[in-house]
Amino acid sequence: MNLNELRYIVAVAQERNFRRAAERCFVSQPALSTAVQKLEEELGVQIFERSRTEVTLTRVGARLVEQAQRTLEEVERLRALAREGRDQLIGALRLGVIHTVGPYVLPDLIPALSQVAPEMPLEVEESTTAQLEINLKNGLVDVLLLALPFDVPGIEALPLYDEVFEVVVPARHRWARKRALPPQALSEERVLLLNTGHCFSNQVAEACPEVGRGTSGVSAPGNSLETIRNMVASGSGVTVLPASANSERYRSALLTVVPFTDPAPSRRIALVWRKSFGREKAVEVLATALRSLHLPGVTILPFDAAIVPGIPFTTANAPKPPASA
Amino acid sequence: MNLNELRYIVAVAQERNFRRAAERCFVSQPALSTAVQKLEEELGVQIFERSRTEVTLTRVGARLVEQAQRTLEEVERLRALAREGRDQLIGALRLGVIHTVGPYVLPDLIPALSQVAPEMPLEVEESTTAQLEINLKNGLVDVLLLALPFDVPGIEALPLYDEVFEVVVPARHRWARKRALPPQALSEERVLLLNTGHCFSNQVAEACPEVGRGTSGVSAPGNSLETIRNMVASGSGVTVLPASANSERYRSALLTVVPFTDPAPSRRIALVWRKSFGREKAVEVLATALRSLHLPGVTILPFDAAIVPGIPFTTANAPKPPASA
DNA sequence: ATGTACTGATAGGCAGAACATATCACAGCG
DNA sequence: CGCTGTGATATGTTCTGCCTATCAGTACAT
Repeated sequence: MNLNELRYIVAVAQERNFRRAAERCFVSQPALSTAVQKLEEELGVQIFERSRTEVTLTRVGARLVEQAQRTLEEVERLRALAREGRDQLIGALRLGVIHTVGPYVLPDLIPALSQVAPEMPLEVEESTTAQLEINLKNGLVDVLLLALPFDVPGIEALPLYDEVFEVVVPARHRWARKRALPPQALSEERVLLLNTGHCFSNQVAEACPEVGRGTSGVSAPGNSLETIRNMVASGSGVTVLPASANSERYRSALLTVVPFTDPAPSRRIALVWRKSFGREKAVEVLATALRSLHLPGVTILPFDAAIVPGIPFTTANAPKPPASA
Repeated sequence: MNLNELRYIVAVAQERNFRRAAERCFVSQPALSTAVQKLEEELGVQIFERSRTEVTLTRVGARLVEQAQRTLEEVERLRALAREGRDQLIGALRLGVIHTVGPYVLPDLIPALSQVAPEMPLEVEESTTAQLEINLKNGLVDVLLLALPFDVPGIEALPLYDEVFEVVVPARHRWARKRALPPQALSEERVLLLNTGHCFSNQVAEACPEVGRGTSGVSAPGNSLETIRNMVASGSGVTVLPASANSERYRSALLTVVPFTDPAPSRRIALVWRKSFGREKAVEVLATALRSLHLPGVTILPFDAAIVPGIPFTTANAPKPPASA
């Protein structure tokens, strides 16, 4: 049995004539005739009574044709479902994001995205890179927004932007009036950082080896940079934050932001998803929305930027987008 | 799209593994892989996410698989309907029968048939041969029980039995004590017959030309031989009836039945149906039931008896059933 | 590190299904 | 009697569906 055979018997039942039915099915009359015979044979039931003058439905035939119609309707419904699902910008997109990016990106991202893809709500999960990797692999989330490197097989990555690090000190701190600080300076102070489960802490420690090796690095509780910012404001030490964390939204009169001396340490933020994840269009729209957020201290990368951050970003070697878009 | 493809995606969705799904579908893994790809291509939608380690449903995929299952269920329901309809002894059989046969056959036929085919009730229509022919052609009835000849294209006929004619006279009639009468004798009497729309009347007239030509033949009102029997009982004349009309059931003290002299005139009763009518089994059961009714004055015919009555039946030339059944 | 086992995708070849064209057998009608 | 219209049949071609063999990549144990 196949769907064409069902279409054929429905057509014959409606037309009560093999030729016209064949025409309506866009096949030759013999093709239709033999197909109907084959179906009757397979079902072991005569569906039509054929006389030279007219074609009639048998009693069973009438019920079979009715059921065939129902079946074909279900097939049509399936087609309709596929048609609806064809638009990749319909349906929630589950985004995993690291703690040190989420709070500074999502408030602007979500309205921007709902503008360009109103039928694709974001479902956000905030966690550490390690946990996000697990959830991406087992399909609990679709796309990750995190800091490179992220070298995992079966994964596609699209670098979005580089973001410099900045020193944050209490407003009355002796460094508050400095124009810039070299990374080494941090060894002189108590530097509050998230625990080592957070990639950002490790990247700071890497950029400022004194903090990593010496005793100046202090692990703060929780998963939020905002906790640390408040601790700094209350005089518990200094810290290093990614530039996007120092937007107007999060600025405080109690704190002062001091940039690093050139070349400032930075991190490369990227979108990452399973190669097998089919909604490229959704990822593309998400990437475009992220690139156009106008975050402070951030340099948008061209589409072909390297996965590895490479030489820390400076204004001197800022990558240019290719001439041909 | 075809039904196998639907079966395949359901299997993959259940097994979450192409190999196992292929095994369950009794096809090779490549066959299943390409079929699923083909369907995804056709629908323009990704149904599964394939990674090396596992297969996951996309959101659309989940809905499509669900709908595919519904569709396959409808197909299964169609198969079930066919299975039910396969038994040709299920469902009413519409039988057309001539007026001069019905009353003498049906009272015994109906219970006999409901014995061997309880799920095949008879729907009986009693009429003249001409009207029955029309109704058989346009499908209002399925099978006819009538007297031969009945030569119509596209029609199958199965002769069942030969039935002699008998003379019926009032009990005190001068013929009542005769052992037998020659057909010619009828010209001496008023012979009551149905009008010429009834084949039986014509057959009597044919067998006894004197009745047909002369004035002895009298057309009685109505379509029932029983009306005529009563008229004979009340002395309006004599008549000729088929032997089955003179069973115990219809016998009367006011009447006497006198056989014709050998060779007695007779008629050949047959079942007749459209060649395209598919329920041969139903016809066969009906024929068998009719053959085993034990009607008086009736000789059962072998299966290969001629359509034309041929030489009037006598005990001398009685046909024998073939050795091999 | 490296070999083994497992995944799904791909390549090439073959058999059968599905189809088209041409023709037949038959009923109905003028 | 010839003409028209019906569904069935015959024959050849095209294409689909499937097979086996193989590849490419990941996971995992050694």
